[in-house]
Amino acid sequence: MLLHMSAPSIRSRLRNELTAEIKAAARRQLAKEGANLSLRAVAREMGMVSSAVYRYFPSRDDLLTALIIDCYDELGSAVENAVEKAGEKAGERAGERAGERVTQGAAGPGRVLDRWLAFGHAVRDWALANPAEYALIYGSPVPGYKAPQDTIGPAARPTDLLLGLLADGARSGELKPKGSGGPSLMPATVAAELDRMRAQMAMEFPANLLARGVTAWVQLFGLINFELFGRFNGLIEESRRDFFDYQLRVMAGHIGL
Amino acid sequence: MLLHMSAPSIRSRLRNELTAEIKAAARRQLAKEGANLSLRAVAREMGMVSSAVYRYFPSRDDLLTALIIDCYDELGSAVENAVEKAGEKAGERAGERAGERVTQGAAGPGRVLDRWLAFGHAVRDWALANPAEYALIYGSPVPGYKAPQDTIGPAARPTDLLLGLLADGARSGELKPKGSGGPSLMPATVAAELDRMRAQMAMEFPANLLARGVTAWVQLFGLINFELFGRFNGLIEESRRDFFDYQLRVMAGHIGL
DNA sequence: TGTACATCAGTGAACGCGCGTTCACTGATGTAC
DNA sequence: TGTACATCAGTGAACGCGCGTTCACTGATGTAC
Repeated sequence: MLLHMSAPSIRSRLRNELTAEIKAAARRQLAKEGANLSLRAVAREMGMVSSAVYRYFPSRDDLLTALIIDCYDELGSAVENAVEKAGEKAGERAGERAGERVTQGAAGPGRVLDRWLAFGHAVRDWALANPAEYALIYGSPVPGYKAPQDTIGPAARPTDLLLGLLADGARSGELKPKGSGGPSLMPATVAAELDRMRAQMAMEFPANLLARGVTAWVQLFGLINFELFGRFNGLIEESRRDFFDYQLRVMAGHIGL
Repeated sequence: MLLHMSAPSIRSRLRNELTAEIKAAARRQLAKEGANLSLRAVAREMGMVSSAVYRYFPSRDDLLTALIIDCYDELGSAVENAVEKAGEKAGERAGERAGERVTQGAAGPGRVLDRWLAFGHAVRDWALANPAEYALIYGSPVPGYKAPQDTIGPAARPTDLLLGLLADGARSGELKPKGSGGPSLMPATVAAELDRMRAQMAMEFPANLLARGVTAWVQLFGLINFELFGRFNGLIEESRRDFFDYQLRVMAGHIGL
């Protein structure tokens, strides 16, 4: 038994560790030089000869792809954890009030507003802690590089989570449709496309609300882009976190949360 | 007389033309290779030897700076023209109705909503026509490059125009403060910073409204970023222009326009 | 108007550098008997 | 348990390339008298 499951060979353990170390060195390079990742610079930082890196990644682009996937996954996990925690806290509060405990995990009944705020701050916190990585995945596309299929799953994690969050809100009634008094502004073409997308995802709320979800999504990443890429320099300096939080709340109100 | 003002020498005329041609070639390179502009590639495309470019630009970074300034100015002009035209049209309509003509140019009395829409579409149209250039000025910062002072003036043109537009709206009453029934969400820190900024610009509307201006500004560029950098792929495909227009109108409603 | 000199644009070679990738090699780790 | 062979990680040299920038040069354009 123990023999079969026994410790992985020293070689394969080292391999995993070194693979991780190379990626870490590459990310440090990323911070210094932007997306123009240089294999040789990575090798240099590791104290290796450049050809040695080829034992771990078949080419520079594969290393870049691995980094991108890692970053998407890291951001995805950070956001999912933050949202889940916010949901639990809100769940506990609700439970205490009702005299019983409710635990339902990520899709649970926490106040949707709290989870939206947690979502936003988690993205921002990760981006501020990893600006080069954020630029890599949300900045301008890397010139010669074409993202392979493997990246699209991890890339979708935050978006999926956000959509799930809105669906929860719509189901629980926390997210109000905000009856548009006048005639809807939405052109038929847009409604058709959003409906198609909604059907594809088996979503439960109307196109109108989905569009507002997109608004919030765009706003969130737009805010982080502007903050990170220097558009707020000289405008908002000291109260950036407060400003971001404020904008998140305004957006929440805007989408009917 | 004519002698003093006479045609510029053939040499200086050629110099101007070639300077423009080099910049044009550089922008074509930009489209192919992203922000990693190569002087040698530019020279090659011009059929020149690489050292010849140094007669026109003292270094690669100076060429890049010239491009950035050109792009900001191009976008600025495009947006200003579009907004002015929208203002005139709206002014004419108003004039016809009132039986008289009103002409006041860019700061004129055109419906602010029309000018906001013109503003947004002008930015988007330019970005779609010049994606590499848009990425250069609004994408992730170029690794080694530090933008010099000369770029900040041109960079501010769209923002200034937008603020002017909002100020017009506030003055004319088209832009309603949207009385926030409950207590304001804005933290004191944010209000303080926005007030400081507003005072600096001699703006005439309250921090509350200025914050919404920022929201609209972020949303507009966030939408274009997402569209250009591929975030809408598979979500909104055929109705992108309509979607953008719809989002502009929703934003207008949101900020009280 | 014509000549002498100064200015300038473009050439071609060179410097020194970094890059991604290949390849034959050495020596250590793992595996089968 | 010990030996023979296979696998693998890392080395060092090399290939061929592109880069930004400098420099002495040639020949054309502009200017002063």
